Amino acid sequence: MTKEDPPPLPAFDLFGFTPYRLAVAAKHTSDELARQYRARFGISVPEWRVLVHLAHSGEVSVRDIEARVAMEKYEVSRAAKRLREAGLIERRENPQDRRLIILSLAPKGRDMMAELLPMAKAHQAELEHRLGPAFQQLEAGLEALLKETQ
Amino acid sequence: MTKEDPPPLPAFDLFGFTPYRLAVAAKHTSDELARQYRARFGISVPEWRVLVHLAHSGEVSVRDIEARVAMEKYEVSRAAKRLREAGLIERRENPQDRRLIILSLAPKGRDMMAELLPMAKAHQAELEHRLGPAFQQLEAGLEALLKETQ
DNA sequence: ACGGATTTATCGCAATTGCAACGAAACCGC
DNA sequence: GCGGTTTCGTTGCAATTGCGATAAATCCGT
Repeated sequence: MTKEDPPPLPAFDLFGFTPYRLAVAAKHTSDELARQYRARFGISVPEWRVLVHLAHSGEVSVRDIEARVAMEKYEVSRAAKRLREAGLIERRENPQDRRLIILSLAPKGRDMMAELLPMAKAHQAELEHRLGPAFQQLEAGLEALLKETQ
Repeated sequence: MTKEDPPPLPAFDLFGFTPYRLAVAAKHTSDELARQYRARFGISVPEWRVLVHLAHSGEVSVRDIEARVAMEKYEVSRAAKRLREAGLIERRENPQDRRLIILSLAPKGRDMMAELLPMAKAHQAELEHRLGPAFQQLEAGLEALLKETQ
């Protein structure tokens, strides 16, 4: 009597699994940008996010960034440390609440962002163009997905 | 005479930047799953991907997985090492080409996948349900985006 | 069938990440 | 206004990641 074959596993196609598809699409899209920013400006993705938020919001604390940029506070803290060492941002204490720090763009960081932000806008425009009508669909899907999290 | 203000930076909204939105959506979606898999089975995302591919394709080499699962070969190699140490997969040499290795599910890994794959299917079904009509839009958008890469 | 080029998988090392713990400051109920 | 609690930012440590280098095996042109 021969040994029984095990029951077959359920069929499952990784390529149809939405979390996988999202991860691959996001990695591809991000890596493409990350390479550009690294080559041109020497900054990483977390650093880029902090800079963009500072460019948009002026003076903010680590907590503010954490709350609005989908980063953990230690990521913000370490990104800010590197950016400070690179002379791109400045840091001082908030005199009203000395637990808080006030981060802001240094002139050097401001100059960098003056060059970087138009590049980012161009990239966005090109992506919209490349995807054509699928872009609106992607955005609608992302909107629904992101709304669940706030 | 006062110092001139610097020219204002272009307005740029991070929340409307598609690569950022994709990254946040992917992280949120993946982390949710990763926590479950880690808590229930003690495996990480790279390990999960290797297991799924083995469950789907039977006996494969590192190269096969690398080519089809959007992982670098060293990620596959290290995930396979951990899975072997956990007794979930088996590894032997390919006698036709001794550079290649043959990875396959061990009985223990097979049992795990018999439990895990239905959970993944249920998760997918729930995601489709939660997103409603936006799900089809998301998929159409991802399809266009992923097609660019192959 | 020989020798350089290529492919395959792994690993050393440095950088990054994630978690938990920490110290300092502010808050709050009494 | 005192003392426990909470918030804020940083950091130590361990695990993971990414790059480049490596060893072993095969391929391929001659």
